[in-house]
Amino acid sequence: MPRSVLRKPSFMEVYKTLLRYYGPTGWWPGDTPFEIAVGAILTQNTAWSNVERAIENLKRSNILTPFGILSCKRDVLEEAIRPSGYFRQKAERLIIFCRYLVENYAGKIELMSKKDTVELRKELLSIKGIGEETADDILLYACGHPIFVVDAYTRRIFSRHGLINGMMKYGEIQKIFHKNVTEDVQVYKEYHGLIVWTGKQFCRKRPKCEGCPLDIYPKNFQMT
DNA sequence: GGCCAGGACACCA
DNA sequence: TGGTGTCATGGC
Repeated sequence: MPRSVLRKPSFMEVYKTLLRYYGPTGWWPGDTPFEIAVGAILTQNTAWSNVERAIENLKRSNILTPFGILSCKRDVLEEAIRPSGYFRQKAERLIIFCRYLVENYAGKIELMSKKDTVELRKELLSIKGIGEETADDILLYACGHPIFVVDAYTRRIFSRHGLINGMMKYGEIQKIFHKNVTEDVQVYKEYHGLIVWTGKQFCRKRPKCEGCPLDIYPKNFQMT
């Protein structure tokens, strides 16, 4: 473990420190781009462990495809995703997303991915139930577009170290990352994965930061 | 038994 | 434009 430094680190230094500590996370898990998109919707305000159960249920019921979700009965879908919480809302959101995918891209995320990044993001945000974070999860991890995902952990971790203001809007924070992190899909994926792992381990709402690999950097306690 | 988790949206001032 | 209530399950 390197000795602590007294100045603020750069965004790439933080990335390298986390990568050294955890190694590659390989985030986001999923056998197909569609599974990743479904996970992005199901994980809204929900622990990933609960999402895993829901995805397993969808696989077991053989409905983890756009057509599977659209053709199964509503209560079958709701029952399958129940473990991920907000199951009525999320069933609705999955159906709306699948309908969009089928009507516009023959149910193929690969076709959707070909669209221009800015255009596609605007399109995703127009879908009910898909906000900025979910849209960016889909863009980066399912479609392979260079978009940095900002989540609650990103706010907590980077405001704690004074690199951003936690009160900033989503787009403002994202712009800072785009300006300061190498524009590379693999780097964006890995960086966000590392943030999630750090957040889960050290940065819950009641922070137990002891042992966090970022402890070597100064903290802005007012922002935590 | 209470708190919290990788959000998004409707409604209101 | 910003603040607040709502949606729900599972782990600790």
